[in-house]
Amino acid sequence: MFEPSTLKDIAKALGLSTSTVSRALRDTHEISPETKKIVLEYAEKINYRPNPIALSLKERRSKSIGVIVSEVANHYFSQAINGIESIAYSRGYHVIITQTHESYEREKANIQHLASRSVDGLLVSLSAETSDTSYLQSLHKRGLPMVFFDRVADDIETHKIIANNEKGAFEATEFLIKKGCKRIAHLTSSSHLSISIERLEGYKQALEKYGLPFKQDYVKYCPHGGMFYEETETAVKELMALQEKPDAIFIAGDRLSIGCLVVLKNLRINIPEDINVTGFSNSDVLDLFNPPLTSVRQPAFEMGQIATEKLIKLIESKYPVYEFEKEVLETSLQVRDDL
Amino acid sequence: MFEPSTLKDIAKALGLSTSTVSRALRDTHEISPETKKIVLEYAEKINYRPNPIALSLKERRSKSIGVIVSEVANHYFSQAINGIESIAYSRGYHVIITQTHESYEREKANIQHLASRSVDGLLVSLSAETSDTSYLQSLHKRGLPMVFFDRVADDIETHKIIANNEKGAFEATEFLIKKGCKRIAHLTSSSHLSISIERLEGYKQALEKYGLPFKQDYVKYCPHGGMFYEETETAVKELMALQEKPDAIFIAGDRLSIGCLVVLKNLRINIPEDINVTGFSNSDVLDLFNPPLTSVRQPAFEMGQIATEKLIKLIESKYPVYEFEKEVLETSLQVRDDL
DNA sequence: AAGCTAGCCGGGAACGATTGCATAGATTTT
DNA sequence: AAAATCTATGCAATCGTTCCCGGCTAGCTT
Repeated sequence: MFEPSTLKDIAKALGLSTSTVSRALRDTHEISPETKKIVLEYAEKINYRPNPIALSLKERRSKSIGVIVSEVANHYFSQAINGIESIAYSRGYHVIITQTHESYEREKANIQHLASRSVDGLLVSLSAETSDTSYLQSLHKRGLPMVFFDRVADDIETHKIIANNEKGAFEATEFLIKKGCKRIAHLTSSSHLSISIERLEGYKQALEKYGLPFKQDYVKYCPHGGMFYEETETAVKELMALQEKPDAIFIAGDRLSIGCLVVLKNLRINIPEDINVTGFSNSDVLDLFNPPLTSVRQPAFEMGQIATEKLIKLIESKYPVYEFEKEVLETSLQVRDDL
Repeated sequence: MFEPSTLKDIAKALGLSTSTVSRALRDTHEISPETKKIVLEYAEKINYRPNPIALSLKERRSKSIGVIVSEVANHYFSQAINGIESIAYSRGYHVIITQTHESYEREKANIQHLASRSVDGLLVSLSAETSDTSYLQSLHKRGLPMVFFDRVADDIETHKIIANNEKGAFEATEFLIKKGCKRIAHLTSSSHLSISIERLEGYKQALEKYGLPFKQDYVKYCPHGGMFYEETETAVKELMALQEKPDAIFIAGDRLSIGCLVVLKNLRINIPEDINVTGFSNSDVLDLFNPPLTSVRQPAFEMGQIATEKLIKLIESKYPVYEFEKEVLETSLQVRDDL
């Protein structure tokens, strides 16, 4: 079995002490140039690599950051992860990705596990089920650096990176209004998620600006963000069973948008004849869809990058940080309209 | 800062030695029931968790496995990852996911990093660029357990989990032939990948069975598996510029299939009027596509599960394993045909 | 009553690396 | 010439855990 070489091996082979070898490799001025040369050459020869586990134990840090998302199969998150990796790797950090599948239990288990595994910090996007963040609170209070992105916890004081959900939702709703829709429904994820609240607000503002009434009946929540087909189907069916059937749906959420299109197709509800649709999505194949989907796109890659930069800054800060920022990035409305 | 409790803390608080505490927690028979009870209760009270880093150092294992895929944004891989996680977590293993983005350099860097970080084993799907696997060879010889899935290295003796690529490719090609296509092109990933070779073989067999000639001109390789739009576009343009223009394309690869559809749309080549298409894909939204794509679907989730089970068996085996299996799972052809 | 065993527990080394302190010899300062 | 400084190296503690080894106290046997 696979026995990597250690400082001790080098020391024994060269007749030196481990401390001398360690210092020689770290290029301290205390070691004579000749000794350094001998050590470096031998280390090179046997391909010595310091044991990161021993280092973690000693230094109480692991040069790795944990990422918590609901699913990597979500376009928004996979793009954000690419952004996270691009920064992390350039700064010498490992990235450990975990998925919650929108479950509070899995989120908690994953995060506890990451924390005990001594990640140096956390990049968190909450699961749809999560409303109690007290376990995160306690980790945060104990000094574990964390940065939220996309789905943030309002009661935890740290950096937060989000998209301009209100404006994105406003534009998507406005688009439907300008197409002549009068009864616009809103299909969204679980009600306590920050993104749901903000997108609902944008939706309301658009209605108000154009003098359309807001109706609670038109807002349908999917507590698991469309993880289950039935959840989405039920919501759509309920909307379509209303007395005043909606003539449009604005959907908040990547998975939900795609899921809703599938449901509509299966229910043989045609777009745009029977209903109009816009939604949040970062899919890069929306152009292939029929019916087309006008979508709000978030700068996922950049959000991942910024979140990682801020997290690393927190981790490497010598003094505790008490000033936190909430960075808001602009979304873009991508109009797709078959004429 | 965040100081988790240790064995020493418990020992000091209870007036015992660390060894006694350690044994009490691990429920050794040497410790009296009363002492055990006291220790367990106190440990529970202060929420003691053994430090996994210290354990890793001592036990020379980390209870974590490394996964190497080209991209998590690929439907096949994200499903396989879900399968991997489902098994790994139930067996108490961590999963560390890394992406190669089809680059040999990134693959090598990631794997070296994982190995030095003491993952207990590796689940590998090679990048499109990789043809030299000697660095993997050497890790394997040094005893690092690894299992390949999907894109395997033929010259490394270990477990391999693949789909029946030949049969899948055969069926997809046969489907085109039965639709009446005579000049079927084949768009595939880089030529040295195992999946490319097998899918090409299935394609050839279908042609042969139905008495169609095989033409090298009809086979186009994308060395980066369609990572870059231009690569795919060039290949499609070359095919369409042939004197005997193909009347169908069979595409090997998830990303490539989607990419090719985008290219065809942009080039205003219509399906099925101008050309017919089938491809490998695990996307779950193909039903929303227009034009429709008849696709070969791989049992990605199961492949991930099986690979992980086999890897854990290798890791936990007390004796070196010399008998390796190649498990082949069946694909399914999902016909989508607008009449 | 002396010896034996079993039960229970503590001491200390080990895993691999870093680092403050000690030390020996060489060199410079006063 | 004695003292101070500097150079190059080694010793040992540390991080948190496990485990080998040995010690002590009962209780039991003969």
